[in-house]
Amino acid sequence: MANLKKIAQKANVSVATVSNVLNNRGRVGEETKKKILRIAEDFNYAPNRMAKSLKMNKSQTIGVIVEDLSVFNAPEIIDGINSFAEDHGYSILLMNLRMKKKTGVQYPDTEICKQEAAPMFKVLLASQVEGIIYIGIHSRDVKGILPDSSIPVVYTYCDTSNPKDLSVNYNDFSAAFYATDYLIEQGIKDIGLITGFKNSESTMERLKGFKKAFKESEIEWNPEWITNGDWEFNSGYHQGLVLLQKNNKPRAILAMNDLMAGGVIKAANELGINVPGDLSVIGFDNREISQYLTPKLTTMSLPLNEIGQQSIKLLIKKIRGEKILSNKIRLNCKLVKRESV
Amino acid sequence: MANLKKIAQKANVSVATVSNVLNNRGRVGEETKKKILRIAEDFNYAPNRMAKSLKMNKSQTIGVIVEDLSVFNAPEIIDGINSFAEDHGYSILLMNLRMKKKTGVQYPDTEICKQEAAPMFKVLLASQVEGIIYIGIHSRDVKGILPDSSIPVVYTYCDTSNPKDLSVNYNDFSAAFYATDYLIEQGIKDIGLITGFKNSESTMERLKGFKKAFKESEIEWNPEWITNGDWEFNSGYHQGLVLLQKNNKPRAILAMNDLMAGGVIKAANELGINVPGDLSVIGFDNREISQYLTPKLTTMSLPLNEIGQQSIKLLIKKIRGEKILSNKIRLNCKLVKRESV
DNA sequence: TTATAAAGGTTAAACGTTTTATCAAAGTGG
DNA sequence: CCACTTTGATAAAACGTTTAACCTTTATAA
Repeated sequence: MANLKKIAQKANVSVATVSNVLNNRGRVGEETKKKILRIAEDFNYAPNRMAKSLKMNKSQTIGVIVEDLSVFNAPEIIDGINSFAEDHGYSILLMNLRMKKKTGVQYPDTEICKQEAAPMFKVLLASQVEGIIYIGIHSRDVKGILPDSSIPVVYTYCDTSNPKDLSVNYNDFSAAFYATDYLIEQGIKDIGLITGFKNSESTMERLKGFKKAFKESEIEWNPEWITNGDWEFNSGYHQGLVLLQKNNKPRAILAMNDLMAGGVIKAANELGINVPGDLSVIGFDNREISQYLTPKLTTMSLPLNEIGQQSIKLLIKKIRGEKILSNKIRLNCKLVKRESV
Repeated sequence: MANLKKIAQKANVSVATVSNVLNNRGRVGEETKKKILRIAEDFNYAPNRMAKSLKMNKSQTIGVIVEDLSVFNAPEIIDGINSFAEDHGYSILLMNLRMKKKTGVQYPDTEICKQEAAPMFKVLLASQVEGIIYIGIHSRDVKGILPDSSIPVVYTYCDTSNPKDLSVNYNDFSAAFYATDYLIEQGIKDIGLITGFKNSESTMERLKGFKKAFKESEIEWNPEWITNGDWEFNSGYHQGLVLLQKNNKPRAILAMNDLMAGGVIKAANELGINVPGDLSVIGFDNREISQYLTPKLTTMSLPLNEIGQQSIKLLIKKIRGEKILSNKIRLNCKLVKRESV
């Protein structure tokens, strides 16, 4: 590999001059400039980032720790991070915790993530990353999951109860509010709800949003139509069966994710209930499956890519010491209207 | 951040000694060793990778260029790469081409990938990566997509007609062969086929496998039942409709991906044809959707994780100059039997 | 006793950059 | 003709490591 020294020798000039030309600073004559640039081109020179980083004490690298890379939402977030990073000259050092495969547990608690993340954190430190983004794929309180240090951290796609932590996520509350409100706007008041895990932050926030929509419209929600799922297809199916076999059954069901919404549609099909004729269904996530259901699912899409972009934007601000208006960024979801309402 | 110098000062010892202790080489007394280790621990010392790399001329980093990170198969491959890398002390520098978003084209040709990949390649060179994995998510000939250089490259999830290139992919031919053969084994001889793009390598190879299975069983395949799709759900639906409305219709349909298989099932549902009672359906990819169809789809699962692992395994071998038995690794797919056959 | 080896260190150069201080030569104004 | 500025360049230190070469001191062998 070519380096400054070789170019300097070839050009009969000092290393400093070559460095100056290649970073166009300092005062260098036009002649020499041309010559050096040509030689660098010939040698296909690429500056040694290690040396540069060492000297400048800046690695132009940010570390990304993701709890589970192969879960549907993580790649799109990373994509967002990546595109912004690229535009700003940063590279991404990727660490995958692989929680699901490692622990066998689908929703590991904070403590176990903490243990697994520690060594990765150390690697990132050693790599002199200028900042870290932690992507927790199951929204929950990750307060202090990474050890305190002078290096800035942004928590993404998860919550943190420590107000000093920087975090970026979507807004569960408003998403559920708007989904419910949309149904009410269509003149549907008999709305059932299938939640996710009862103790998940997402579930609780969305439940609040759901109820808020009713309050705003000054109508009552029926507690009998609120039922608990576990985020899986089958729970949607079973709860759907339960809800739709009641004497007074809802005219619409809001499921807290697309999988469960799919289950509801399956249940409706089996019971001979027409969607959207007799029953409207709304999902959450805008996951791939939603566009292949029959009817195609109307669903709340999460701003995954934007979450990624905002995360790194926030991180870079922090790195540069710029003023940060709010530690906690919550982005809005968007309803994608398809055929199930 | 702590460094060798600080530790050395604190311990009243030379930098060299600290280095020796921390990498346990050289001759150092037990006393000093303990002391240095304790201080390093106290300081939460992490060796500066930049400096180390610079000196050792080894970055312990490998670059991964992926054509589209947010496509269903890429994350799992990267997951595989990552897990192997971690176990062997390598880190992953991730570059995302984002072909779809950038070019608007879903299946960009080699030339355009080449253009987009060039700057990333340069960044990776500058980062002193020891090797590169190029993940092309649409299997095709990527010969020479990255510029020639002394740094080893493995092409993953794509083909290359240059026999000198290292590549890892799954085996389209045998996958299609076994899927077809499985159907034949079940006593079904009237098998329809919905292909992907006609000019794709995958399509051609799988078509060969399909025909081979018939030859081996010494039965005839019906050319009328072979029809072209475009990998999308709708094409499966439409071709399904066509096939299933013929006077002599097939008893089984093999679709070259799960999306199209989903379309076939939808078509069957509409025509009142029972799956698997009257029609068996097999898909390809074992994508998420396959487990949520009704009936659940029997499909060929791609060894994505293993592809990732084998890629980096091969790359590391190449980096270390070890003997490489075959430049071209083709892994077998596995039939996951569910309810549609 | 003396030569040799082993144990336990240290010194200093090197990796490829950046950057400050310095310098020579040429140009400019009075 | 002198003082001063400008232009174009260089030398050398520094970033945090590794490592070969060297240097003491003490133990061992002859």
